[in-house]
Amino acid sequence: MKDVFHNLIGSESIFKNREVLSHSYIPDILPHREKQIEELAKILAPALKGENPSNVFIYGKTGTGKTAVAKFMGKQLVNKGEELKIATNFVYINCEIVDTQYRVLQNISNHFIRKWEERVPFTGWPTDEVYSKLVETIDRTGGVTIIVLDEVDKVKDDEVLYNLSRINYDLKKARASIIGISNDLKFTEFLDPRIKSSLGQENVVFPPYTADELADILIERATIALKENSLEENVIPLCSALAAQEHGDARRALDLLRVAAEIAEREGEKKITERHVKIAENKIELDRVNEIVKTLPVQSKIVLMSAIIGNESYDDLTTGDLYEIYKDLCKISGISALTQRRVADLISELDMLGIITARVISKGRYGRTREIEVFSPDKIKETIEKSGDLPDLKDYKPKLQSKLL
DNA sequence: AGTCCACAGGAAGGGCAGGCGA
DNA sequence: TCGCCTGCCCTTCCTGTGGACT
Repeated sequence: MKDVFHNLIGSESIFKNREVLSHSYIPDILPHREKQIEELAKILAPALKGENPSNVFIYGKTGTGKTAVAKFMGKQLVNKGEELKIATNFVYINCEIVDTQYRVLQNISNHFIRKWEERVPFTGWPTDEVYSKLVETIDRTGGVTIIVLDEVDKVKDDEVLYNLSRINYDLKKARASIIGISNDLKFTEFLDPRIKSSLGQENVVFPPYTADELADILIERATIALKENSLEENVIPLCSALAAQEHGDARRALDLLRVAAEIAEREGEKKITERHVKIAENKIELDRVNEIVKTLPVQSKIVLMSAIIGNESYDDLTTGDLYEIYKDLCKISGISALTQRRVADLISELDMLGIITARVISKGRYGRTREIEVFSPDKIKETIEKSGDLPDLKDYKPKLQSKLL
């Protein structure tokens, strides 16, 4: 039998250390975040002297280095603690995954619980008991504890933020500081004023990176991640320019470089070129869209399919036209149709996800509506068809409704 | 200037599922 | 196990709206 892996393992890799370009990697140097690191250090330093540290609220858009800096600070603090022989702990919770009061408290508690002790179960304890256990374990550990709540706006119950932000009042010996991270700049506006004042004692803002700053970050990482001479001159400027267009998103810049490198490697080339970056850009966008489409509920898939079919049949697809097609598709699929009001909302949701554009336009006498257009319809169609949620629609042709046709 | 279209989109409330405490 | 609460999805009803047409 043919050795199918031969070519893939045999070819020389472009990577020295692939991990360095992944999201989870925390580098030793964080370029262009010196100011934020210094600010955070000033805020957290009192903890090492046995004083109550302030709670901090960090905000900035995705890929501005918030999480990386927070984790970096944790690492630094633990090192410093060891040096000064002060117990220091760092707990990181991603509130997108751990999003209820109980689970947040449970996760932090279990971080401190000793091997032979009973862990706080997934469910079953009264919430206040979990909180008491948490206070007890932090106090027993002593020293300084930094609790990072990443994506803190995803927490379903504000009460946990209130409790945690005031935990120093309940601690007898130990000290704790809460770092809340959010990319929703308006998050604090809607917070209970009690939480706002205790959680946001200090605010640190992470501005988006500029293209030049992104280039520095990429150079830093590429030096560790990739072999020498594996980059064509224009690759890093292109990656950083594309990511800067987005909103200075370092994560996107790293993704572009990583995927471009993977493509180049698969093609058996020794150098990453601009062409690889362009392919990477398309691939990332398509993967994102496919991922979203796959996880859409059936009704949204039918709406999306209606939009695609509508785009093929109408020059300017309006909400009304789409709804007619949608009703047909529901009938064919044997699914009960939603009202036009609800479908209008589903259209808005798809618009917000960036899969379609729905622009409000006025056709004067012929009313006000939205003009709907689908991005990369062929690929989306393929994804929906593969999902098997809808029957075969090859023979379906919409009855054209629009008065303006 | 007024009319009128085809919706947009807000408000209110029903139905249902899941979580939670007793 | 039961009742209550909450959040989500959805419907119904409604008012508002931009601009072509009269």
